Amino acid sequence: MASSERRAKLKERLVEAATDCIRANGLGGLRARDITTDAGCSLGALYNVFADIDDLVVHVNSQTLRHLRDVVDKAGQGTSSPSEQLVALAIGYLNFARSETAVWMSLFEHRMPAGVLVPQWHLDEHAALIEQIAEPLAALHPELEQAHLLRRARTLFSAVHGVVLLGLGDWFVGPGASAVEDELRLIVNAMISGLAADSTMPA
Amino acid sequence: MASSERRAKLKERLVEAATDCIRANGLGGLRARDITTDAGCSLGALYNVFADIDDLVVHVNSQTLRHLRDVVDKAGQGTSSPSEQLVALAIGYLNFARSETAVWMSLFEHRMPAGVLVPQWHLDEHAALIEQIAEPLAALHPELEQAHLLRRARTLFSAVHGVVLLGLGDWFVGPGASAVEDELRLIVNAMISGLAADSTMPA
DNA sequence: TGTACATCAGTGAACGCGCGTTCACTGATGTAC
DNA sequence: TGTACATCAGTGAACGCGCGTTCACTGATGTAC
Repeated sequence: MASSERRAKLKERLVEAATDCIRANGLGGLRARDITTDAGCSLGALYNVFADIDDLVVHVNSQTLRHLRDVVDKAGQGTSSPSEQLVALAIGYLNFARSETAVWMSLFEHRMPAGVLVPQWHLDEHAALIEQIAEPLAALHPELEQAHLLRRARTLFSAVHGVVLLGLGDWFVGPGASAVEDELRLIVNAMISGLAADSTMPA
Repeated sequence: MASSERRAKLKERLVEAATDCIRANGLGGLRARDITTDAGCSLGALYNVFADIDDLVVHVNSQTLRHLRDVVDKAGQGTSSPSEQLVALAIGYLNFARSETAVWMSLFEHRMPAGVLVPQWHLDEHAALIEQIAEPLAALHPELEQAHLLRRARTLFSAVHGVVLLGLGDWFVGPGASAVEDELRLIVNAMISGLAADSTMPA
């Protein structure tokens, strides 16, 4: 096996192992030793392939984001209208968050060490998720110009994210997760009708 | 000065110092030594008053939550309709998050060590925030029964929280914080009209 | 008021552990002849 | 094909540091007589 090929395989194994560790103990419980044990390589090998743990986590999050886009995309297929599709995307997002909670939270919990920037290619992956939402939104509201459209897509995503985040967490007593789907339907539908409004619309 | 009084003063100073430390370095950068230096007492004194750092953080978060409720409450005063009031509460929430970002994030970032529960009195303080939102919501939709009302208030809060959270963070490229107010007005107004709907309303 | 004693808040050096990262070394693989 | 050598991925013990928590001690304050 060529050396670069071995290296690529190891990289993949490390990302997979790190994902498993986050799944098991959360991002805060991620340890270099656990990862390399899981991946079946030595501790030092990690540093032949990644600059440090944060570099590895960015790669994990990148894969998670690809996975998330897939799941959300699939959830939106087979719907018969853009508004149904938007609801389906939100439910798909919820399901992903439910089934991969720790890995999903890592997307939002991880911070680069002070002074180090998140690489641009990873930021672009965030943007790609928003564009997935912007598409059906554009079908519903063709009158929106691109900048407005993206802002609205971000807002819609943010609101859905908030409901999923606090719906799964332990912040609230009471009904909890059981009714989250209904709440999502509600806000997505409410926002679809409200989204075309001028942003300075009065109360 | 009576001993219990001194103790209470020290407790207060420690909470204040811990708040300042979180303000400066975030919850993740909180160190026992920094806190006690800031509070002007010895390292050991912290453990005479609090069980451990997590106990102290719960008290910091509790104070933050009281402060937050005050700010949000004030923001809602002087409005002339419940829907205006709800928008004002959301903007108040945004302003609090903006001016006290690190301390505000600590409310959501902090996790108890495995197996230790958040004390009930602190969970009740979460609930009090939701009730603040439920009040104008009830005025708008008196037909909602209590359980539904609280659920809707939670959903509204969650959505607003999501927009504020991702609007302030570095997740999105693009316009960022500048337009967050407008986005908040939009979703609050959209949700007010949608909230009375039956939760199983189809797309 | 003065003295002896008890209490206990407050101290901070030291403990202990966890963990990211390094680096001198090993041994498998590839190359030259 | 066989031999000597070079390369470099891979190793894991050791380093170094940070930091929460403890605990034997100190000294200020309060109490009894």
